[in-house]
Amino acid sequence: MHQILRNTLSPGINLTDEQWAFVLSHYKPKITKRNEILLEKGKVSQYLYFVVKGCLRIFLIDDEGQEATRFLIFEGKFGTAFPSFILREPSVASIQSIEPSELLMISYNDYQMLMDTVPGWERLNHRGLQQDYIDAIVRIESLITMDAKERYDILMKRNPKMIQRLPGKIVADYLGISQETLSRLKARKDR
Amino acid sequence: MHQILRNTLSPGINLTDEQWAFVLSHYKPKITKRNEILLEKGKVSQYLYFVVKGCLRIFLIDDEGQEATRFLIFEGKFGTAFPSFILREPSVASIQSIEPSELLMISYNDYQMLMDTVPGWERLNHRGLQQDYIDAIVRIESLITMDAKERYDILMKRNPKMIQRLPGKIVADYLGISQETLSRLKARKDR
DNA sequence: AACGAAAGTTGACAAAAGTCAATAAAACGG
DNA sequence: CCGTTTTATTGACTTTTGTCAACTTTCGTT
Repeated sequence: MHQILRNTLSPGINLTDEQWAFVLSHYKPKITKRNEILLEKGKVSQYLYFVVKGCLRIFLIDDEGQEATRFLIFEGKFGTAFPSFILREPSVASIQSIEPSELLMISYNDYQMLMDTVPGWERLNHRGLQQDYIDAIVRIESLITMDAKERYDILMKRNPKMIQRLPGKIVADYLGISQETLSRLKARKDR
Repeated sequence: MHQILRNTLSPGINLTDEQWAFVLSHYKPKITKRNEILLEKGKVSQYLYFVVKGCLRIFLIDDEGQEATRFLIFEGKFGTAFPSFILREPSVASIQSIEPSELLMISYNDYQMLMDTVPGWERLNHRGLQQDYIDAIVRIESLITMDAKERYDILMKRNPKMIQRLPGKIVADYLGISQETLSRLKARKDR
């Protein structure tokens, strides 16, 4: 498992085998079951997760039980309830592993420690964050400029595996639409 | 002008006067007129701007002339067409100074150079980016979970100056709604 | 393999928001 | 300060999307 993480990160940083061993030793393996909750809302997010296999979902749930998916994290990506993890505040979002998954998790303290200790580690994380921020900007743009059908078409084009692999209700609340609307979008082939 | 930038950054970094002089020397002042375009879409964003006075708008414009505001940047904040600035690709967004403004601008090369040169500079920028990303996440959440009225109410509560200060059409396309809808939201005082 | 639960589909209707158009108000620039 | 241009408001109507409910299908679990 750690080898996959190393392969994912190594293009962005040059470390000795000793440094790699040190870094990787702080990522603890975790196996999850389908729909297992990793973080309940209201608690402070203590871990950043790397998905080796499976899929995580960062989601919101309101008083009426309505859910909305903030992010979906697939193989080879990192994720957590970011505002909570960084600001050390109770999370408004929960984290769930949608599928049985293999994860590597690092604690907040270790994460920060590596930044201060490992040369290039902060740069690597900074770069990753830049990409995450860019992805968020693109998502904001799709939400303010497109209707449901356009957003669905673009998701289908850019990330078809997400649609194939996940329950429609999750795709729907990731797109910010109802499950019924998504079902109708899929039905109509026209325009 | 540079003093304001120094005061804004100094809580996050400890530099000698010489280091400050070095950093600040790379921020060039720029005075803009109302509605002046700082970046046209299709060009690569070369500068990161710090707003000393006034307001910048990062916006999208489609083939039919429909505009959508990606971000608004007020006094004391940084902004640019971020994906273009970082990825060195043509920007899909344009940048405009909505009001006559006083800016400090730093080039991409100088920005990167400071990261490699000034101790603590990367950490400072990393922190700033974390907050920007968190703001983006909050905005995504408001877009996928709330209707127009709720988004308006929250903006009114958290950032009333934005509504007071800016033309309604810009507030509207920042919220992802039409100008007419915004006008009607303002009218109805109920629920 | 079969049962039960969860997810998906569809229809009917309601609510939200967009569009077009006319008018009123406000703001900019000389 | 005045005229021109932009912006805001309002009405009528359309389109999109949501909600509720019934029914079907799929999928997990034993």
